[in-house]
This record gives sequence, structure tokens and C-alpha cells, in this order.
Amino acid sequence: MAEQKLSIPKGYRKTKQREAILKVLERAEYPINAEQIFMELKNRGIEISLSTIYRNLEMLTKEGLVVKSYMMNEDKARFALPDKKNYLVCEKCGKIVIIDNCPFDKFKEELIEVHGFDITGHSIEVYGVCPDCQKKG
Amino acid sequence: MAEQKLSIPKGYRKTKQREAILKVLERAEYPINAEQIFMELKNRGIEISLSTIYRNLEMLTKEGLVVKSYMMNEDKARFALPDKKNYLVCEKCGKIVIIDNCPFDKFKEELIEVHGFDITGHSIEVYGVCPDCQKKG
DNA sequence: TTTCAAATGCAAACCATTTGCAAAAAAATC
DNA sequence: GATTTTTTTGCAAATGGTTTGCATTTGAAA
Ligand SMILES: [Mn+2]
Ligand SMILES: [Mn+2]
Ligand SMILES: [Zn+2]
Ligand SMILES: [Zn+2]
Repeated sequence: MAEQKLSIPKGYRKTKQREAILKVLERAEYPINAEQIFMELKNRGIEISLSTIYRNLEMLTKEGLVVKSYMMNEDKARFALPDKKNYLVCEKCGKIVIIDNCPFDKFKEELIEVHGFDITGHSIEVYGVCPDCQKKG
Repeated sequence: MAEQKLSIPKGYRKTKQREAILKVLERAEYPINAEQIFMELKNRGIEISLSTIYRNLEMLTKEGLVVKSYMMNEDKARFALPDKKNYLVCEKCGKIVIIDNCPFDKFKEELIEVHGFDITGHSIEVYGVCPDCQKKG
């Protein structure tokens, strides 16, 4: 179950900004937004602009290395590595807890047992290709 | 399995705009955004402003009558009645199909069987109160 | 009715995100 | 390793969904 090291996708140049963003996402424990990445890098003394962060997040998302998501009562997008895309959010304090095993293989009761959350709701989005589009190739 | 008619929450006034918004949400087959509600009402000759729509959607969401969500590659929020908050989205054409039974009680395979989608991914968000906050009351 | 808080419409403000463009940096080529 | 080519970056300005201030209208209580 070793963490596979992330690398910049083929066809894209290796820049210190790009690598720094990936490193922050790797170390993050849950989805974070562009501004948080910006701050984290600023704290580490790494020069970067917000637009560069946005441009890279867009690229990484398009390439499938990163997953974009939105949370209730937030108007900013969050980004995370795919293994951190399913999570529990506390309505009160905003605490985020990653769900390690795919929720599709579990039940609500089990989530309650494992995390101790009092679950009040959830939202699920499933992506795929509909029958019509499958036919159209 | 009769659809329970939506009504304006206690403490809020009954206005034609408020009722019109609720009616649009009731008739909608899947989550829609503020602009779509605006257009729908305009087509029906109902006078309303976008800000009134936003203000009401915020109130309805806060009161739990409506659920807000975001979709991939869209920078607008969508709103729907709670029974339409779980759905399948086609990555190719954007078609939205409501998942009638709580996905937590099903498996991916069943979704494939029922809807014929080729499922490529999903994201799940669970809301609740964490153990710490439960203790704090 | 009269009264008054709540709701609306309009325009302006907000703010996360995007974009144009010139300069800087990376990879390719010589 | 210098030169050329292409990508990437930074900055500032633009974008666009959403929010907000305020004067006016409306709902419902009295
Ligand atoms: Mn459900
Ligand atoms: Mn926006
Ligand atoms: Zn909490
Ligand atoms: Zn499709």
C-alpha cells in the first residue's frame, strides 16, 4: 500500500512552481483551495502567483492527477489527490475526515461506527458515460 | 409514495416570487441553477429579479427545503429538492439522471444495471456532526 | 384600514477565477 | 553550451456568478 509518488504529466515542463504545488497536494490531509496552497508556499518562501496555481490546478485536474470538489457553504473549489476525494465534513466545525474505503462498498451505519459522526446528510455525484453516449462511441 | 407538497417555511411571508420559485423547483427533474429558474419564470411571464431568486434559494437551503450542489466544470451552484440531490452525470453530454434510492444502500454494480451508465468515477460528501462537536452539544 | 416588518428590484459591490500580454524559464536544436 | 523555440509565469485587468445597500413595495398583524 505504498504511496506512489506523483510526477508531472508527460508533455508538460518541470518547473519549481509545478513541483511545489504537487508537493503541497501530496502532503495535504484533505482537499484544500487555491488560496491555501498559495499561503502554504508563501510560508515556505516559495515564489508563486495565484494565477499560476489556478492554471496548474486546471491542468492537473484535466490530466486526472487531481480531483476538484466543492463543499457546502463555501464558494471556493477545493483540490485533492484522488485518494482523498471522499470525505466526511462536520457541519459544526468544518472538520474533514477522509473516508479511506470507497463509500460505495459500505453503509451509513458503518461510517457512523468507524468515525463516530452523527450523520445528517450527504451528497453523491457519479460520473460516467450514459447509454446514448456509449453507443455514439 | 405521494409527493408531499412544498410550502413556505413558518415565519416567512407568502409572496408570488417565493411560490413561483418553489413551483419551478418542484417541477424540475434535476438540479438547476439560479439563471435557469429566472428564465423559466420569465417564460411564464412572472416578474422577478435574480437577486430575489438568490435570496430565496439561500433561505430555502438554510431551512433545509432545498439542497445546493456543484457539478464538475461548472462554476454555478445548482439547487434541487432533497429527493433529487443524488444523481448521475454523463461526462460527455451532461445528461443528469436522478438516483431514486439512497446510494448508500446500493452498490456501483446495481447503478450500472439500472441506468446503463459506464461509471468512470464519483464523489461523495457526507455531512454530520463529529464526535467532538457532539460532546460540546 | 393602519402599521410595520419583511421582501423585492435595481444597481453597485464583491471576490473567486480567468485571461491578455510581455518577460522569464525550460526543453529542443544546433 | 550557446541559440532557438515553446511553454510557463507574473502582473494587472477582466469576467461572471453571487451578494449587498437602499429605496420602494408588499404581506400580514393589529
Ligand atoms: Mn441518500
Ligand atoms: Mn465567480
Ligand atoms: Zn465538529
Ligand atoms: Zn451522455
